[in-house]
Amino acid sequence: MTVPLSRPLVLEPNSAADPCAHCDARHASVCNAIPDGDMARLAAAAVVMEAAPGTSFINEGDPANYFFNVTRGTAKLFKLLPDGRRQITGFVGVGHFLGLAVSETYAFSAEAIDHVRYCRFSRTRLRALLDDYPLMEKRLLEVASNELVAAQEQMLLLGRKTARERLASFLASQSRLGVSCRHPRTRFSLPMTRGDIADYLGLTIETVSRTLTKLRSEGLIEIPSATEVVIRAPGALERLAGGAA
Amino acid sequence: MTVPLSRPLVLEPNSAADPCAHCDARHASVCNAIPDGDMARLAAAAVVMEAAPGTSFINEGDPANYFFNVTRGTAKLFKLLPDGRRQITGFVGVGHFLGLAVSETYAFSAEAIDHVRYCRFSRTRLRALLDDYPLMEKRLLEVASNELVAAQEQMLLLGRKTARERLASFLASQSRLGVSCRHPRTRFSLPMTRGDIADYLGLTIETVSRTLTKLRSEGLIEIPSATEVVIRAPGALERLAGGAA
DNA sequence: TCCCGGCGTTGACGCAGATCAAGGCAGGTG
DNA sequence: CACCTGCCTTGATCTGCGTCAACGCCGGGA
Repeated sequence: MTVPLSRPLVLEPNSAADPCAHCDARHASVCNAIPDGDMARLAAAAVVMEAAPGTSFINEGDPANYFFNVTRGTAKLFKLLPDGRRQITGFVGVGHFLGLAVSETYAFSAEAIDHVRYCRFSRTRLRALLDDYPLMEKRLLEVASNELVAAQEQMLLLGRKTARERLASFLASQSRLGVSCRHPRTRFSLPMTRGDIADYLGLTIETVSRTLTKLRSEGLIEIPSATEVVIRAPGALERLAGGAA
Repeated sequence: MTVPLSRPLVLEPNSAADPCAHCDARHASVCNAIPDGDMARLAAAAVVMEAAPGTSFINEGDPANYFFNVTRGTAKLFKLLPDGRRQITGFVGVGHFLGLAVSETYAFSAEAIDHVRYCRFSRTRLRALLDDYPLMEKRLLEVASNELVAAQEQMLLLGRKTARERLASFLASQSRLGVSCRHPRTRFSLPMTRGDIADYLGLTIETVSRTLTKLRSEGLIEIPSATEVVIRAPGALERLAGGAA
């Protein structure tokens, strides 16, 4: 769920001065499909909102009245089974769109991991916006297509990879986050907890912890702190991860 | 990956006489976004093709030059790991679109299960088509959004459900196929093998077989033949399946 | 300062589902 | 007809990961 296009699309008006969370470039905040002069119209349709860490701002099953664009921070998307088992379907960062689905209700919940800022559009206004800016619709189709590819990759991971391979895939993909700006990083921090990682990879907390420890003891990675990772053997990790991941 | 919209969108020209594979209604073959008079143009961009059972017509990694619309039969989409482990990411039937991704190469393979007919568009022509018919682009966005929702549901299944729950979810969703026309069916046939089901649900053939046998011995289903299923206790099955599935 | 609660790590043990193995059945072929 | 091959089923055994449990660390609050 985290294949960014060439450049994060941030719909929030007047945020041109904010540095991108994933790299230190300063992206234009203007949707490249919307002429600068029309930003006022966009601003009228959007409400900038914030969510504190641990707060959810989309609840599975609620009426899907809004459409979101994350402009800062990281959130987790997840689905729950009646007995509480949780599957995190993705971590979404700056530029990500949420709530595309045609359905009447949201198919997943979204919860802020760190401090999240997002831009909220009413769906009816979004519809009008899309009618006026077909380029934006085209862009959304690209985004959705990319997410679909990422989702299939994740299915391969969940259905067929071992715990070891899952962690390797996860670390490899985290190291590639925000790569529109840079090469894969060898050192990065994980904003999410071990529990989140477990629920994302279809494992338990204990298995995640154990497997990370094992990868460390084998010299593939270093773990300076619980939220920090250094990739010591990118090639080996990539090979372990299997396909693209 | 199999949430059909209200009505399968079949782009194949001149196929109005073919009954839908999922129900006995005869759908118009004309994309509802394209005026009837323009069908000639559509026909010029499309090539109708066939794939015999077991034949693959998309190969992961190949240059993504075409875009497909399935007009008859059922195909399986899958990804492979280097050592041959396979994850089927979806079964696609009449009306499904394939190859949306923006990437240069296909992210998955597609293989015909029964006799498949599909309509092939060159991507460059598709792009021109979409420019002329924004309604069609809108429709594709809806389709992609729906598939995304289905993909998230499948991640929940692969990451968090037991074998029993996976089979129940699978049977429940199969019973809902083509439901645009009818209520969930209590009896239907499975065009795919046990191996395909296993690779779709992230299990082994043996577990699929055993679990189906168990569900049968418990009176939840009947299995008149290997390719035929009767749901005897839809409510219980749905409950077992967990969420929406 | 101490206490406390959340998070992470590690160990011992158990189990769901994988693996290995054998045999049945149906359809295709000579 | 006999034979073969692919698919399915069933049984016995194995194992990767889940479960249960204990403990260490760290940050916040009084």
